[in-house]
Amino acid sequence: MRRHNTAMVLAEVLRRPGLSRAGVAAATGLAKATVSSLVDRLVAARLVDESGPQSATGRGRRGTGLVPSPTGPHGLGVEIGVDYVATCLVDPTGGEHAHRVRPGDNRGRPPAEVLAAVNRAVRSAKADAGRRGVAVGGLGVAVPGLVDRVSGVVRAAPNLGWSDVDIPAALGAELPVLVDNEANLAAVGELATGELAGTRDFVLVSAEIGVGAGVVLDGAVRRGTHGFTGEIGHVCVDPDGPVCSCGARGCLERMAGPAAILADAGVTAASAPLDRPLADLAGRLAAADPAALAAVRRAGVRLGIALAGVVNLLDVPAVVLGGGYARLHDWLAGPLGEELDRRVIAAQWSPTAVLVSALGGKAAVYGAGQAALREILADPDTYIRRVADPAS
Amino acid sequence: MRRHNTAMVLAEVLRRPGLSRAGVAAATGLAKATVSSLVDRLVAARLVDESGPQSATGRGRRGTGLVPSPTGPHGLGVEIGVDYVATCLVDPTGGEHAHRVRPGDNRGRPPAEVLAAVNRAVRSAKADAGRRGVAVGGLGVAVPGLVDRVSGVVRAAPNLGWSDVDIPAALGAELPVLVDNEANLAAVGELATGELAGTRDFVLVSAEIGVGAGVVLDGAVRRGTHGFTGEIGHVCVDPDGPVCSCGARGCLERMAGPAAILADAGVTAASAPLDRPLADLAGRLAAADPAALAAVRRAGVRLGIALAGVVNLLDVPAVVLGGGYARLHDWLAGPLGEELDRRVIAAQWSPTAVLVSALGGKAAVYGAGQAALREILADPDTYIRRVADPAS
DNA sequence: AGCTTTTGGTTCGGGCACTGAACTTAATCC
DNA sequence: GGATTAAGTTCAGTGCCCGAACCAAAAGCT
Repeated sequence: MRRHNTAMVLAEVLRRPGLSRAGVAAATGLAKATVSSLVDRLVAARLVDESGPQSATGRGRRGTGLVPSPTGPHGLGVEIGVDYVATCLVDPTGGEHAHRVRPGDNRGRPPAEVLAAVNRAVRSAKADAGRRGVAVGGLGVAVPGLVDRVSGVVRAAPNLGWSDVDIPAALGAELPVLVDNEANLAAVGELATGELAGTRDFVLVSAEIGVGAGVVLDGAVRRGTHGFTGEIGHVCVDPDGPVCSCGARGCLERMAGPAAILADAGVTAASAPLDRPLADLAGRLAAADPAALAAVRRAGVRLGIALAGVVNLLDVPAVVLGGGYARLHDWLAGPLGEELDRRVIAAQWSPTAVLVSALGGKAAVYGAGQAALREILADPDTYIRRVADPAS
Repeated sequence: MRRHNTAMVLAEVLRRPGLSRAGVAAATGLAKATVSSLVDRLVAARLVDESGPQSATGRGRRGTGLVPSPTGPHGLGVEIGVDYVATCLVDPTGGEHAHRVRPGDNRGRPPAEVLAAVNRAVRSAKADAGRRGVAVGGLGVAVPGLVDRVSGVVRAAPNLGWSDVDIPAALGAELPVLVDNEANLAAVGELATGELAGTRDFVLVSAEIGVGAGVVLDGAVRRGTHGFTGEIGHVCVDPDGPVCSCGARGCLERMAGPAAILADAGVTAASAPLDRPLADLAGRLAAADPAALAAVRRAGVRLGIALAGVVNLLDVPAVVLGGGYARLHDWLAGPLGEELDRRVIAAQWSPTAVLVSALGGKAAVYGAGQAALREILADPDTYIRRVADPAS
C-alpha cells in the first residue's frame, strides 16, 4: 500500500516538477496528511528536494516546490561494446555525469576477462560517484545480444562471441543489476531525453552494422515473446530486389542499410567500423556531391516504405533516426518524411515526425543508467527500505 | 489496498481454476486469513463459486476448489455493424450466451435512430439475462470506426456515416459502458478463446472490406496514440505494384485484399457484401480450381511478405487469420507459413504459428462482451461496491 | 479404532498506513 | 490590522492485512 502510494507521489513529482504537497495530493487523490508523510520519506532518501516557495498564484500561503533531487541515488550505466566498455552516471533529474569510454577489443575475448574489465570500470564509476558525494542506487548493463529478461543472463551475443554469460553473478550482489539488449536500452535513453521526453510511443531506427529498431509503446520498450523485437532490417522493401544475407529479397538492410548506402554513393568502405566511411559520406553530402545526395535520397525513400508500414500498423507519432542514420538525418529526413506523408493513412490528421537521436553514440550507456534509475524511481519504497536496512 | 488484493485473488482463480484458498495464498503471497476474507466477498458477489473438495493430492485435509462462477455478472456485448446489430452475453468463465443478430441497414441512417434500435437490443439482451437469472455487469460496444478511448465518443465511422456520436450518453448511465473499435474488440475476443487463450502476443489480420489488424502485445490490445493502430492494409508489398486507393503503390490491401483475391481468381463480385463471392471462391478452392488455387497462393505469399515484417518487428509468436481470411485459411496458411519461415529471422528458433480465428464473425460482439466483463474481473472490488451500494 | 501427522480454513488480537478534521503558518486583499 | 484563502502538520479514528492460535478433515501408522 505505502509502496504503491510512495511510487505515485514520486511519479507525480517527476511528471510535474515544482509541484507542492497540496498539488500532489490533489493530483493523486491522497489526503494531504498522507502526502506529507510520504514526501518526508522521499526527502529523507534524497530522492526529492524542496526547491523553496512557489511563486504566488493567487492569495493564500505558497506551497513549497518539490523537485527530483540531482543529488539523489544515481543509476550507473555500463555498455559492453564490441570494441569498448563505456560507463556513465545518471541522476534522478536525468542528468548525465562522468561519461567515460574505455577502448579495447572485446571480440572473442573470454567473457571472464571482459567482465573483469567491466568490474574495474564499475568500481571506478562508483569512485566517481563517491567523489561527487552521491550514492549509486543500481546498475544497468547494455549488451549487444539477446538477454534473458528475468535472470539477466546473456543468451547469445554473436558479435562478442558470447553465449550464456551470467552478468549479474559476475558483478556481485552489492547492487541490483539490470541487463538488457543495447538497442532496447538506447530506446530507453531516447525516451528520457530531448524532444522525446514525455512521448510515450515511438520507433527508433538505428543503423549499426545491420539495421535495428527499438519499439516504445505506452512508454515501455517492447521486447517481444523471445526478446527478438526490432528486426526491422529484414522488412521487405522490394520483393524483386537483390538477395539479402538472410536469403530473402529486397530487405531494408540490403537496400538502405549503411553498407548499401555507402556502396550506392560510391564511397569505399572497409568491413567492420563504418564510422569513418559514414563521416566521408557526410562530407560529400555537405559538399553537395550529386551521387551521394541521390544515394541518400533513395535510402530515405526505402526507409520510408518500411517505416510507413510500421507507422500504419502501430500508429506511433514519431520515428527517431539513430546510429549511422543520425549522422545522415539532415539529408534523410526530407525524402523519408515525404514518403511517410504519402503512405501513412493517418498522415492527413497528424503527420509523423522524423526526429534525430538526441544522444547519438551515448544512447545505450545513458539508457542503461536511466533504466537502473527507473527501477528505483518506479518503486522508491523498496529502495528506501534497502538503504535504511542493509540487512535485506 | 483491498482493491488490489481482491483483484489479485480473482486473477489467480481465473488463471488456475480449481485452486484452493491455501493455494491462492501461496501464489499471491497473502496471508491465508486475508485470502479467506477476500474469497468470501468474491463468493458473495457471485464472481467465484466453490466447486467442492479437491481430489486428494497426498495427506491432509482437501482444499475446496474455487472456480470462476458461470452465474456471476455477465458482460453484455453489442456490435453495431454496417448492416446489423448483434448482441451477446459473456459469463465470467468466458462462455457465450444469447447471441443474436438483428439485420438492418444502418448505413447513413441518423445515429439517433440506430441508437434507439441498439437500445432495444440491449433491453432485450438484459431481459435474456434476467430469464437466465444472472446479472449484467457492464456493456461493451463495438463500432466500425475511430473511438475516443476515454470518453467513448465515436469520432468517425465512415461506413456508418457517423462522426462525434456519444454512445455512452445514448445508452444511459445504468451500467458502465465501454466503446471501442470493432477490430480491437475482435482481438480481445480471440485473446480470450480457443488456442489463443493464455497467449499474450499475437497479430490478428482480418479481411473485411479492407484489411485490418489487431495488435496484442503483453496481453493488451494496442491502440496507438490516435487510435489508428492496425492499418496493415497499406503496408507496401511491392513498390512497383498497382496504385491503391490511398495513392501509394503495391499496398497489401490492393494486392491481397478480398477484392483483389476475387478478381485474381476470376470470381465476379458485387461491391459491398463479400460474403457470397468469398463462399463461391471457397467452393472453387474445394473443387481444386487451378485459377482459384493460384490466386490464393499468390495472396498467401503477399500476406507473408507483409506479416514477416510485422513479426520481425514485434516478435509475436502467432498470427491469426480473421474475417474473410478465416474462410480461406486452409489454402492460405501453407504459402503464408512458408513465406514467414523464409523471411522471419527468428523462425529457426521458433516458427511463427498461423492460426484461424476461433470465433469468425462473432469475434467483435464476443470481444465486446469480454471487454465489458474484463473491466469487472480486473477490478472486482469496484464492482462489488457498486452492487452493494447503488448510491454511487 | 485411535493416535499422529499433515494440510485447509477460520478466529482473533495487534499494528501499520491512510483519512478527515482541527489547527498552525503564511500569504494576499481590503 | 483583520478577513480570507491556501499549505502544511498534528492527531485521533478506522480499515485492512498479518501472524498465531485454533478447529476441521483427511491420510498413515500402530
